[in-house]
Amino acid sequence: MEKVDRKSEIIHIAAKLFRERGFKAVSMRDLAQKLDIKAASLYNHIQSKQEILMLLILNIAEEFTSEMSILKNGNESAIDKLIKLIDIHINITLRDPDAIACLNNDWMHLDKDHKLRYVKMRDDYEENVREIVKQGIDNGEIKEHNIEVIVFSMLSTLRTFYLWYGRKMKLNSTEFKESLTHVLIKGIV
Amino acid sequence: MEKVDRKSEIIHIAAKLFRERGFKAVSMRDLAQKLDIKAASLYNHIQSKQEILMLLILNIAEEFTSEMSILKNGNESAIDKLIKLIDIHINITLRDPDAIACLNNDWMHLDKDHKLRYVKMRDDYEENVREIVKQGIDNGEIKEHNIEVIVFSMLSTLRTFYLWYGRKMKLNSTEFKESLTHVLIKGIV
DNA sequence: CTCTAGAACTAACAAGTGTTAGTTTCAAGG
DNA sequence: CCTTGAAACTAACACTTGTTAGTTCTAGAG
Repeated sequence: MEKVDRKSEIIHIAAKLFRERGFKAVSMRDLAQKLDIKAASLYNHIQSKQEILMLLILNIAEEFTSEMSILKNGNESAIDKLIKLIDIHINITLRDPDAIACLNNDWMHLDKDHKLRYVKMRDDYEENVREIVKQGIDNGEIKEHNIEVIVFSMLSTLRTFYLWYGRKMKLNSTEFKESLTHVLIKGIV
Repeated sequence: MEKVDRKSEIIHIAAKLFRERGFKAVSMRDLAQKLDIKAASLYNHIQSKQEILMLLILNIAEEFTSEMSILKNGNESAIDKLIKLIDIHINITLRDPDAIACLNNDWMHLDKDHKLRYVKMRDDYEENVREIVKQGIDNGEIKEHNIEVIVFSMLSTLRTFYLWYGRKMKLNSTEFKESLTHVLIKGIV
């Protein structure tokens, strides 16, 4: 059953620790201890501490990028695209909240090249959201507010969802999506 | 003129570095270098690295707490209280964005007692926001959505404002407040 | 039973950490 | 001119960091 290889297990537990304490505050010895092995043994499975961080962040970032490219090329209305955007964020967050936390908080500890790639993806992503909102304003679906404020408000909420779900919210994911969509969208229209 | 003492200067620069790299990734030698002195010299002014973090975070946290206690005892409508809440967050963020970043990202590195105090203040603060929203729903000012979703959406946006202002927003603070208030409040009503 | 290879181990490294002790520098006040 | 005290310095400490080298253990294949 649980035929996950050790590498995935290491990365999974690392994500949990990074989320709790931050990348820099988790040592390889801390991580090893959680797996009941010695730090040196980790290197039979991974190349470096950096590799763990890189895999955690870039995999998720690429998933967002690929979802966005589908969304972008669709021909729904702007509002429907924003609803799908909420859906994407909630689905990924519910599946992998620890990785989302790492992406939010520890991206600056990526090494130079991977940081550049990450920041590029992030900027492009935001630019695409901006385009969707702009399109919605142009064809009258969305009230003419400042675009940046709308993008900021939406993405801030979606990106920090991992901090809130499961705390005081006794909603299942469908109910939650509906409720959040109401709050975020019906406010704009 | 610039009669700021050295301690404030140290804390100010530390906040900037902590914001960029995170508390754990900034060494006392890094901090000293920015001030053109040696690490050991810092200890003529501060007690420890922890003290810097503690002052940065608890001062801001206490400011939020005290503002909230004024807000709470006022007798405006719920919506007016939420508008004031936006105002409080934006004012503090504009005055001290680096400290806000520390509070958001590095509170877990506070030592045990200060962390407890911080988390208590944070929980109380959120509970007070919840009460305001509840009050607004009870007297019909606010549509009956899930309370937690509204609180989450508002606080997520306000707390990460430091990441956005000055990036693509060419609004002055008054214009911005109005715009954000529209987006956050008019969506609820 | 033997061989192999993956995965654990021990020991050690060079570099970096926060912090302390003790010393020097130097401008302001008497 | 002398004293004082603040604020810088050098040197060192004990400890932690990520990582490597070399070794042992062990389960499965032939």
